[in-house]
Amino acid sequence: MTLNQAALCLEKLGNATRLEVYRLLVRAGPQGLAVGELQRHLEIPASTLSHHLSHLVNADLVRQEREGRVLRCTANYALMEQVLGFLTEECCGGLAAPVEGREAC
Amino acid sequence: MTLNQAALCLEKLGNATRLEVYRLLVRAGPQGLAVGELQRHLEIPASTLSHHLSHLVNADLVRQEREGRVLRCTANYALMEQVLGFLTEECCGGLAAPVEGREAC
DNA sequence: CATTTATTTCGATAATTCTAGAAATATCGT
DNA sequence: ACGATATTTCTAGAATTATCGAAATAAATG
Repeated sequence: MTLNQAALCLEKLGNATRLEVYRLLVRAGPQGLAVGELQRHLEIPASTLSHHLSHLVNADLVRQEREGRVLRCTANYALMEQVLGFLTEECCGGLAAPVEGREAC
Repeated sequence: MTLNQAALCLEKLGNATRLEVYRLLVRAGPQGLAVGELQRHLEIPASTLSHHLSHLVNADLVRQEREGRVLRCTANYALMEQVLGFLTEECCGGLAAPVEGREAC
């Protein structure tokens, strides 16, 4: 995971609506939620939701699979873990040798 | 840490320049770096850097302290930890009871 | 095949963000 | 006070993003 890849994911998650979408999907577990179910939770127009979803799907934070008329969305935990790993390393272990005087966190 | 607070931090970190700034500050440890040192590392105009720094300071991800002519910037690890905590909880333990069938991560 | 349901694409507008030069401000040393 | 250094503020243009209604597409069902 490069800095630019991490920044991309953070940018996508750095919007309250999209973070809420992502959270709903994580909470829904591996079966995820249909777009329409997301819409009912969020109460935003379908086109707006679709726009935000396309961002998340584009960044691969969310996966979509069609099941007949509904599109099932699931959170890509693995990518989130990579992002968390990047941030944690940058915050705690990103250097070959620890910086003098820096606290662990 | 609310969803909106987390989204704000993620939004600020979701820009390659700002994430790079933050990383440099983390790597620099508790003594941080002066704005000018950051500028030399990044090779961007001072006004652009100042603009990005103001975002980070506003979100409290970075703290600044004047030392004579130089402004020393330090990363606010504690806030980052809160953000990481929010994301981890949303991803792993955000529910009172675990979702049936969801893998831990 | 027409209808209904689910979702996206299009198009337009409003709002925000990014970038950077120029000018202003702050601090220090002389 | 003056000159040098460090940094911000102002300003403006370009680019990107957000929002949402309307129309289009896809799939199921009568």
